Amino acid sequence: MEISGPASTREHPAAHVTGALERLTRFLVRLGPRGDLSLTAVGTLGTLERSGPCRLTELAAHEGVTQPAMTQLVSRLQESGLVTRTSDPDDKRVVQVRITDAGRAALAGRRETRAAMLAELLDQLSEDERASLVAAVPAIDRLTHLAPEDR
Amino acid sequence: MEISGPASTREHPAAHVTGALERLTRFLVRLGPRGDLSLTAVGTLGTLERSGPCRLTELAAHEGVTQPAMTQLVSRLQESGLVTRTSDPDDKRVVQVRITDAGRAALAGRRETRAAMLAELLDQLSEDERASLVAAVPAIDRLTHLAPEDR
DNA sequence: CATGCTTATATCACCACATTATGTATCCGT
DNA sequence: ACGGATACATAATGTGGTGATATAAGCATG
Repeated sequence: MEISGPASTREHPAAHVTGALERLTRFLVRLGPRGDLSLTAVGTLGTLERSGPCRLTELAAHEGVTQPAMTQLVSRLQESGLVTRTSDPDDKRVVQVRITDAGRAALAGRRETRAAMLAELLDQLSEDERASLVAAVPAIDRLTHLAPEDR
Repeated sequence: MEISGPASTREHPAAHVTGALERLTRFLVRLGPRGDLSLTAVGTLGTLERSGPCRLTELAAHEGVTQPAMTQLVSRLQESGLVTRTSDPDDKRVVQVRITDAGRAALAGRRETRAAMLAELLDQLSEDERASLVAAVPAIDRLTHLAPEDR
């Protein structure tokens, strides 16, 4: 039994963490206000808010869905008034998608709702447990920014 | 500004943790082997493995989906040979759903796959980051077992 | 012990969101 | 100016969800 493989440092943690993250995922997905925006919609709006207007194809790649899926999503978001489609004057093929004030508001509202729900749950944890979650946030952020193109 | 409300201890952590968990959720959902079992299917199989045979309605409530959705899911799982439907002799209305060996195997296989994928990503983190995730596992487990009936 | 409410599941019609394959318009290099 | 590449839209399809409603079994009661 080797002390440390070149890549996988002891597999116990991975299995352990994986199980927890699986359960967490299902838990968080089910937590949401049911009739609301899809996960991809939230991600897309977030990207638009963070990085400004963006072409449709870039958005699709960034959110990890196909271009047609993004076309449909943007259409729905546009109908709901959360984004606008404006065609680029320089290249009339491209569509610039831009978040609207209503979109920002929807995003903020959702965040507030979810934060409130989570806060309520976090309150039921011990001080130590909360602290351990807060301490894990940087690692979680690193994790979510890893491997953006290996898929 | 009160030092501690009766319920919500400082809201900074909640907002902070919420954002991270939102991103994590999208990340993990998109990580999965695409053509595989749905999130609800995995949850259901997991519940059956953990708690033994269960009525359909209980399963639906436990997984947070409607009864028709669970009826459909169980039908699909049954067709795939991952569960069995047996009608309760005491109350002929109820259906007992039971996981099969194939179901357990599917679950184990999936876990292995995901653990491997995650292990690969965890390897890209620093030792400290990994440690912080491992340390957060108990809190995550507590969290996911909270509020099972408040919805 | 028949009538009627409740409970457990199934079925139906529909919708949201994704995929692949393909169409259409625009740009660009030779 | 033509031909291929690029950006987006459209079409056909699949999966997994919802609410409304049907069916059938249990249960309570007059």
